[in-house]
Amino acid sequence: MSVRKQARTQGGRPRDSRVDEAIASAVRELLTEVGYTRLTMAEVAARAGVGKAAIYRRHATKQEMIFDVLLPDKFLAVAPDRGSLRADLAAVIAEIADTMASPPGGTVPGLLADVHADPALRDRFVERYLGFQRQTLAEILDRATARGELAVRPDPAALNALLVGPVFAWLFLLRESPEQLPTLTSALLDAALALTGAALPAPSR
Amino acid sequence: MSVRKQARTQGGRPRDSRVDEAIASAVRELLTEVGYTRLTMAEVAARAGVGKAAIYRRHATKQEMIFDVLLPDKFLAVAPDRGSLRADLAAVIAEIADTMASPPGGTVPGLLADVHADPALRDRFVERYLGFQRQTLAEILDRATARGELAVRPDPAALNALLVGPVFAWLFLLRESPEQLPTLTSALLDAALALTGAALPAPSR
Amino acid sequence: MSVRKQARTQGGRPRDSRVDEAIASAVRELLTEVGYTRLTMAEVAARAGVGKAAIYRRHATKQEMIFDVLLPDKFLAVAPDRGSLRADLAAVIAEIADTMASPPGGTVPGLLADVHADPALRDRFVERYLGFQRQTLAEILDRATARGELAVRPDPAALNALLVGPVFAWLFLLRESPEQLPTLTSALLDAALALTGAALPAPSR
Amino acid sequence: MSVRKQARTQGGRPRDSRVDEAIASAVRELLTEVGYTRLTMAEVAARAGVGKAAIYRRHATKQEMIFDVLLPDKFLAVAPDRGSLRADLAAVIAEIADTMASPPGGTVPGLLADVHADPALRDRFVERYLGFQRQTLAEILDRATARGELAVRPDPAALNALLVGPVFAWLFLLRESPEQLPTLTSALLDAALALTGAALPAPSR
DNA sequence: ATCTAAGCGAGACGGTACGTCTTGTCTTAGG
DNA sequence: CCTAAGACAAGACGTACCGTCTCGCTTAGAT
Repeated sequence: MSVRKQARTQGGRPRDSRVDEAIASAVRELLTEVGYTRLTMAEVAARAGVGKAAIYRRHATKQEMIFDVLLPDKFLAVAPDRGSLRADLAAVIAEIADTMASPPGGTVPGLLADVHADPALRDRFVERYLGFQRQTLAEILDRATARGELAVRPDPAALNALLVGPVFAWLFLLRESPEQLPTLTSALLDAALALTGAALPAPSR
Repeated sequence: MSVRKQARTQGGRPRDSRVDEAIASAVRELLTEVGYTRLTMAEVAARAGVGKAAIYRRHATKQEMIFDVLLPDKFLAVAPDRGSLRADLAAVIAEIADTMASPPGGTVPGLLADVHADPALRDRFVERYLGFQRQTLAEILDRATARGELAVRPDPAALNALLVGPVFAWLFLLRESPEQLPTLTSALLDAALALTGAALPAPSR
Repeated sequence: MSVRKQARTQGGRPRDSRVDEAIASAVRELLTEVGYTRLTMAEVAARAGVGKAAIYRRHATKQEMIFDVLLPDKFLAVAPDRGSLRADLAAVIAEIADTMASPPGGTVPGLLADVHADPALRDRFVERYLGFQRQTLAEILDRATARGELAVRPDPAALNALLVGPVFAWLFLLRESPEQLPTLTSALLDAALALTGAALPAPSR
Repeated sequence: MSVRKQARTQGGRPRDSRVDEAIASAVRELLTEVGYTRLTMAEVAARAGVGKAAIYRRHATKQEMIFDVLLPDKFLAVAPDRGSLRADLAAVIAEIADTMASPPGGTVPGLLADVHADPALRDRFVERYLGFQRQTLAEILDRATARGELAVRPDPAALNALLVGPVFAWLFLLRESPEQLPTLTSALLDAALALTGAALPAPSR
């Protein structure tokens, strides 16, 4: 998935998948050790035991390299029916929170800044991250509608912002502890459900 | 506020305030024209008709310069009582949204990334942005408590994340239009109030 | 002659002589088109419709490849007795001049620089160029001695330098026109004969 | 003389001449230690204790840098009358021989190859080396004519080639010892004078 | 009316990363 | 074992930018 220029059909020596892995490992190590800004291509190459050309054959720029390495290929690819809108949304929030909290240090903010600076990276981001997220939320809303759980169908983008935004803010604006994310996401879930006009968990109060 | 190193006592030629203005204007122009990443100090100096030394006499780094230029000194400094929790929160959300939507292009994400990379900038950010925000929210919650509007007093950090996060996500993650922010913030207000356990405008109760 | 590593005995597919020709042609074309320095192995391979391995199977380095392609195998190999010292020397000068003037552009200076940088190429150069030249000159001097044409037997190396040097200088230091080489070589012949103490065609004696 | 882009008129920090010297020294050291081909800009900068930008501010390319450092500014600039054609030519040959024999290793061949590859360098070479040489020879021939030493006025270019060529060939084609250059140049002088149709040193024979 | 300390524009400085390029070797699949 | 295609490790190149420093000059307030 992270291949930039696929070999036409055949011919020539094939890409060595161990190189891909070595690059990915080196990137992850260096992000942890020195952070997003101080990571250099020369050091990635040296750490991976690989030439710089091998990296640039796979990734057009340093930013795309980090993006490709960090974004899991299967991000939100499946959204199995968990039986209720609340359970479906809880699963989505959990995966979003996990994806954001996992990368080391200032990686996510750094990447986001680069997404805004580089149109190519933006396209990649829309295609591989936003698209899946949007699609998954749409499916969940469809299912909730079918179940009759929704009084009103909320704007998907607003729901998306409501779910993903507070998690991002908690981690990267307020710099609060990731350990307490579950507390946040639980409150978040209540707020989101309130928005849907769905039955509030009033009985429990 | 943006002065880095104040003249000890006196003596010597005083700072020329037209230089400050020229720098600020040049920064704003260049952020609009080329974006956060491609803005260079040499170009700021040239555009402002100023030497680089004059810039560094005022701002320690490029990041602090942009931060100083963009962040209004009076951000959230006052939070007058608007009579109800809803009105108070609405005012806060509006100011947050305005602060985020105003700077050109990818400035906010770029700045956020640098805040995560540079401890000095982080301190500045906490002191000049987060602190005011936190304090304002605390005041608002105090007033609401005094008014008896709060069934439960929510965690201030969680409330903060809930308010600021979706706005950030709307603008910088989903890259949705700033024109439709009011729609988002209105829904956001409902969600936040739901969290406070305040009376919802829901007919279902 | 240009084969680097001869197939041990036999077995396997034999070398394809059309590959040799294609490489030689591509090298000559590219030397003309882009010059010695900008000629790359990848481009030679592409132009020849050949893999890089096929080139390296025949020539150890880029420099040896060019050397092998350009230096005629039979350079100065024969020096038939032309009847007089003057005629013999004239023939040698002519061949030297031809060898130097034929290759395109800056090939000869480029090759000379590499001869000084690479010991292996230097050996090749001594063996295939200098040696033949030295040996030929020695034969010519022997014959002239036998004919009684020499008042003094000049140092072979000095004579060599006197013959080859001005031609090289004319072409590659002064960058004068190759068309006027005959004028130079004719004067050169007189100067060389003067050195040998042979009878000058001077009416002044 | 080696300045690439002269400061317009005034303003700004002036070039530091110690940087020029440090670069020149580093280049000379490295040419001796590792040779023309293996000299790298990064190592020159490191050795000189200088940033790469400081080098490129003065010299457009690596080749120009070496050329600028090695070619003495005053090369053949003066050709004082030494009383006779023979003495004048002897002085010229000596200076040419010295200029060629001084630089380390394969520097001269390397530089010559680059002169043929790079038009900008070629112009520099013509202007700063060939031009002076040509002009000096013309002056010497003028003086000899005035003295009545010349039976025929030889082609300046041919004379130039005859003088400089054998020295070059001795050193860089035949790779003979520089110690024995005086023997060569003495014979060369005789040959050159023979060419001029001047009175040969016949009396001494 | 000087003196003096600091500001000013301009631009050179050391350092460092980027992304490109080339060389000579190695690895496929196929003849 | 040869072939074409092309990936591989290594490392130099020239560019760009940052934040500091140096030049000659200007501008005030203190003497």
